[in-house]
Amino acid sequence: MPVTLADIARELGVSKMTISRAINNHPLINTETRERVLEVARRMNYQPNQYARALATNRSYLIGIVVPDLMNLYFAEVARSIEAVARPAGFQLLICSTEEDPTRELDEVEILLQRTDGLIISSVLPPTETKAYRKMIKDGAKIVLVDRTMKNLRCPAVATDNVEVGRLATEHLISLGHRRVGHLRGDASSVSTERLEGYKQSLAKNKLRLDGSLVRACGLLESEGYEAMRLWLKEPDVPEAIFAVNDPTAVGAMKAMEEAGLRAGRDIAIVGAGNIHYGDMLRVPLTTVSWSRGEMGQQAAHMLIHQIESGSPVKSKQIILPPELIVRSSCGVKPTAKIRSSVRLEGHAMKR
Amino acid sequence: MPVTLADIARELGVSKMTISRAINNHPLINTETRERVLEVARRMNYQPNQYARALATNRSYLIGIVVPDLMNLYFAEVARSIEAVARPAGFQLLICSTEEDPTRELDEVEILLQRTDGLIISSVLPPTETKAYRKMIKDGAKIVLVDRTMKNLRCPAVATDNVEVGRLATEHLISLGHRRVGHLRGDASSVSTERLEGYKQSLAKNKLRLDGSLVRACGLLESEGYEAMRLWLKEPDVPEAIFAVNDPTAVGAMKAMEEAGLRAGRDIAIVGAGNIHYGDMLRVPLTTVSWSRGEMGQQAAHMLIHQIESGSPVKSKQIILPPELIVRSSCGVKPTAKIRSSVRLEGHAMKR
DNA sequence: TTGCTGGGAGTTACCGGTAACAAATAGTCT
DNA sequence: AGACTATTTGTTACCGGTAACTCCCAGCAA
Repeated sequence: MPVTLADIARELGVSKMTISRAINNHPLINTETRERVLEVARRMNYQPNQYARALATNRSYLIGIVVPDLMNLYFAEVARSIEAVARPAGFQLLICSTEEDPTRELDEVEILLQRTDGLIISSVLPPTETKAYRKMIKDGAKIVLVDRTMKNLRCPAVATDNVEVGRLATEHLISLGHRRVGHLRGDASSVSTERLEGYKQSLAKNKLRLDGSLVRACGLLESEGYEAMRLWLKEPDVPEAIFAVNDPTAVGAMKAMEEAGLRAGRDIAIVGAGNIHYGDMLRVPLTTVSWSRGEMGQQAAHMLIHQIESGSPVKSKQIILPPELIVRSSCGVKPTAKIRSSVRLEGHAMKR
Repeated sequence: MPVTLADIARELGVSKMTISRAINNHPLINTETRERVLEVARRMNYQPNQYARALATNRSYLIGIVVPDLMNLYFAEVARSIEAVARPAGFQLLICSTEEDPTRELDEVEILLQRTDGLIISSVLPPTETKAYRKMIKDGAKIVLVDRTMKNLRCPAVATDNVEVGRLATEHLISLGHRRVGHLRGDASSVSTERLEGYKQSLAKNKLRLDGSLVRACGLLESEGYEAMRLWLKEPDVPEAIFAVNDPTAVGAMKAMEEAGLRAGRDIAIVGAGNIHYGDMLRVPLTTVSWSRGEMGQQAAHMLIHQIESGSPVKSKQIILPPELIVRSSCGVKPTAKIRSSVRLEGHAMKR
């Protein structure tokens, strides 16, 4: 039914190859012939068959994106910035959400590798589980990790310094005078692990004892932060300040607080990470640690496209974006707090 | 490099066809042979080449999704619910964001049709611009419209009753005693047009004059709502209540109000539409009109998949989801307000 | 024994492009 | 004129699957 190269060739009385050359702007073709072909192609509304092209060239011009959660605006923003780079380069995006499920991630990746030129993955695997990816990369898979990286995996990656994220958040809470600083520590992913590490470092540096009861595991989803906090609030000795592993869990935790009649920033200080959109518009504007999601997506896209276009140089460049603290009011900031260099004060925190 | 059917065939000393049959669970194959083939395939880590399969069968098991804005959680939720249906059915998602740009939409759709089995589109075209889609559908394209439909286009669709959305929002504001009820009316899309119609109907029904200065056009993005409101606030005679065409613009407008030292729900009442995630966690919880995004995505996915699997029955079924008002506090609701049937009271609006 | 039946495997052609090489044509050089 | 070159077009084979058809052979009835 659809028009093929052969149809146009017949119409013009030339060979398929001539048409193919014209369509692809091949240098070895008469300019005049090309014009004529393109004219007819347009008239017949020719659309190249992407399957056939991909089969012949082994290039699909598709980039696969694997994110943990589409409903997390953080990843929506990363995806959008990838698209901003990929589109002009002629690539389209195949997006998958793993819902923070490692098994699902591996399944999806396996399938996506078959139909894309390369993948940008924000992995939810534990950072030590590199076996599967190691094998894929050895077999020629083009992969770039974003946001969540894996130690010991020779693979290009863009992320932030998550230990520093943990330190910035925790030290800010400590600097505000809190002594019982707790942590909603997420899961076993690299991100969670590193932020936890930063949290520990800060406690140590300030001679605060790391009390097991101060740390609670939860997932990385808002609902999980909510649930963890809801349970925590039923116990005695809830910490006076909390560093939540990311913004969605922080939001969830704040919801739980509200339901318990508590107010973030007044009764319990809380700091998130990721600087999601809407964070500054929340009931209690969320103090958070931020780095550029746009930069993240763009860099990842550039690295992947470069890798695709240039064969496979396997330069495993790792880009680390610097995090900065954004002080709003969920941390209950006092105007007298000492503000360090990587801190930005915003909106409501200014009120005195 | 990757393993092909031929490789396995050679290994086993049989023909490609036998392998193909085994892989696809073809009925005309000896069960024992199949076992043997599958065993070897697994051992060799065979992954079928999707391009080749798609070329031969003209089926890609890809569904294209075209949404106006990935950063709008509304669409993220629709996309997620589409995925929830499509995945188990063996389909993957190719997602495109048009950034509310009609030209871009047509470009993308053209390309996506070439590499997918069907499209789910939330169109940003003016509702009368049906020519392009009409042609594609005639040529066999399988398309389902979601959220934003087009009049006079024989095509399955899922949407809400947007005239009713406009009425619910506007009448609520009127019922609260406001007389100068304004409208941020979005763009020329079907959604905006119909909500505007609902707004007009409500004014008429309540014997209120439709004053041109009460209606302001803006896009559908948060940034555009912000900008429109910012300018509006510089003029005299800003309305005392505003129905914003959707939640993002309402949020943008609230930002502009805050910057001007005004507070939504106290100085200016505002109602949005769409019930985005976070709407209830905002500084001023957003009163909005809601319908099920999950239902929307699921129904659309079902209709498209049915259409794909069954050839093309072209039943242009249109599903309309009922909207309901969700009262929070951005409308400045007074506890005495009469509440009608399709209204839900939430959280802060309950305080008295 | 012959002929028929049907399950199971093989053959061939094709899906719609592209790479690599061959061929034709025109123009140039000696 | 003959050989050579450059430019443009055509031929052939192949990418990795699948549909449709053919073929083979065991089992069984006549």
